[in-house]
Amino acid sequence: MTVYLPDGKALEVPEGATARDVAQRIGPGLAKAAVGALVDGELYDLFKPLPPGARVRILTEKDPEFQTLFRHTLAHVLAQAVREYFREKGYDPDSVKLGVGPVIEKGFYYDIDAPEPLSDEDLPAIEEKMREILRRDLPLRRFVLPREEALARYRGKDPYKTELILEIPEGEEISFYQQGDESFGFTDLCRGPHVPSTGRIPPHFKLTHVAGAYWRGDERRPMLQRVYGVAFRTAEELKEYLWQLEEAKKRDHRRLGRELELFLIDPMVGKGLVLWLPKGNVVREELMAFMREEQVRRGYQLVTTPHIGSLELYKTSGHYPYYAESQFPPISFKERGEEEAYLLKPMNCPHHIRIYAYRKRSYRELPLRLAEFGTVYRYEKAGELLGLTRVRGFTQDDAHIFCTPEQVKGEFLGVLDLVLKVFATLGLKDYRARIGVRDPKSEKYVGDEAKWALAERQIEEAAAEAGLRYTVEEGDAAFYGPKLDFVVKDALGREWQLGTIQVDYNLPERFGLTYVGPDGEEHRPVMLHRAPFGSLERFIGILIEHFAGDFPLWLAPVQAVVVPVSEKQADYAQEVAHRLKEAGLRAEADLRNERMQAKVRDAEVQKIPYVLVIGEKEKAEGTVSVRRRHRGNLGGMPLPAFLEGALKEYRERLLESPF
RNA sequence: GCCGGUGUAGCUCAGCGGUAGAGCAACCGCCUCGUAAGCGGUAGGCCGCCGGUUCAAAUCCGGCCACCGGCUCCA
Repeated sequence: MTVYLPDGKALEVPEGATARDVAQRIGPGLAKAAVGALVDGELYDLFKPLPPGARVRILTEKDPEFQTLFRHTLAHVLAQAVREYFREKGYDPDSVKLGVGPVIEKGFYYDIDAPEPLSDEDLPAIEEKMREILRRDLPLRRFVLPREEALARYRGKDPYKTELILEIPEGEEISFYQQGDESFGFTDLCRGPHVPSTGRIPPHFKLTHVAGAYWRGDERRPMLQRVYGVAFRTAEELKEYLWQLEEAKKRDHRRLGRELELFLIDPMVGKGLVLWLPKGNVVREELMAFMREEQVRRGYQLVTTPHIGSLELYKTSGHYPYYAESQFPPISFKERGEEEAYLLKPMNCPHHIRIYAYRKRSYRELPLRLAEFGTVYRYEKAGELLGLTRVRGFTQDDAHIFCTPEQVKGEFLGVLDLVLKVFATLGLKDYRARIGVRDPKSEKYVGDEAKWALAERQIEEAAAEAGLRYTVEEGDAAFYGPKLDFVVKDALGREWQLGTIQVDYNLPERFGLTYVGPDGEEHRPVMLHRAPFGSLERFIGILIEHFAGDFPLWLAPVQAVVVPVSEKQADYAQEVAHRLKEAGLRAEADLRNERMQAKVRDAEVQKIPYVLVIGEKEKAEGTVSVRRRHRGNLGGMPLPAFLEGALKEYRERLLESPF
């Protein structure tokens, strides 16, 4: 058969030839350096037979793909090491059963059913075993078995591997990778690809932690021990990663929330319930004011609705009992002999729908946009709660747009524009858009096929028109309609959904909403749910990490601190602070009995944007010496000049100082 | 909810069978100071909670609670 090299050159090789054979034909030097190959753009190792006519590019340790190869092999090395670890503890190696061991973003993991639980304390010993396996330089080989033989290998020994084999589609190869021999090595069901031998793996890896993980992510199935590791090509990269991890921890909003006194989650109040401290509340209020302005400008009408609603309301909407699992249980008065029951509201939409429905609507009123900062309550599982990003009570910058089917796309575009404005104002660039469509295999969706298809198409068109980079993910739709979510990562790399836009053909149906069209007939409106921030709590959590606590002036809880050089300027410092406050800035004078250096430092640590230093010179001249956070002394200027610049920065919500 | 880990002063942490410690913060005093920590002093603890083992428990064991890392789910 013929294969083609990157330069277009054709190479004649025997049937079943591998990338190793091709490398050898090109030259012995390359054959030695080769670790894998890109075959028609797909990552191959040196073992897997090439398809005829393949375009082959040999990879060496210099290629970035090398990382994927050795991370994968490291997962196998980890499994082998764990097995040897338990054998030395006197267990039968077969008592260590294996789930899956894939490559992940910075490394790898392996899911292991171990005879006794692993803890972080076991990791150094396992890691040492792994290094030993690298030093043994065990060569890998790949082989294929017929289904029956493959099953026979694991029958009665490893239910996980057996299950995996049974799920490999008929006609697909069932391949194994073996490192070392059967007695002094390790063999695993695996589709590959892998490095040629364990000695080729750079020793720059580290086992990071153990965590429980349900087999196949299903909580009804057994829990395995997942051992996570990170791995890089060079010691520098590993060091850099570990350093970044430390830095990321400093950005953690839970830590900054405490250090900057932004919010509190008090177990006595209840887990997952946020207490906003005065400083954090400033951020909240500023964000709400910003959103209110933008919404009013865009034709939204503001409404206010209660925190609870009758159970009947949610039965009509279908939220109850559909989402009963994640709701606080109904508030009932049965013991008082009253039948009525209420639900802490898990969503605002039913309330808004009743506002729409309270009188007859004309097509001339549409699109009708009802907005509210609505606080909702959801009973998230205890283990799910996390700082501000996963809570049990949170405020959505919610709105519901009622429109005609023809208006859907235009409204969708309008919301996209608003979301992008929010992101641009805050300098959030690292986000992705995710369009959630139905999982064709699932039955959980309401509404008819044709409407779903229409909505899904409209969303994609609008996203494309807005120039968004997006991915389409099956099964990510809400039960009542498809949606577009904006997703960002927190400091530790976990992904969170922020803004969301969802099309809903279901609720208007359930509540029997109508409008009178130009034809005088009644028609059914379409509804859009949308929340640009998503939840204020989560959004602020992400913002804290995004800015590492260095909020732009308009969000900073304290915008300026006036620091007198000595007590002699205390009166002038107070006067300056007073004038800043008069002008609408959040400013204070720091009159503590401390040296000014200490006050400057405290202001930096508190991430206050401006420090105005006042000495004899400034007092005499009516000026202030301006110091910008992280930048240092900007020099003196007349107080009005500072006020003008700072107010511009504040009112225009600038990200950078104009000075 | 499940698996693993961790709970000591407001914060960060040491102590790990024998009378509870440090730094920072707080408070008081001295210093009156020019852009990231001046000096001295004082006060502060049901060592998460409940039970057990022991002559003796912050320390060992068990249960509970909270938090952390994951898994799962997510309107």
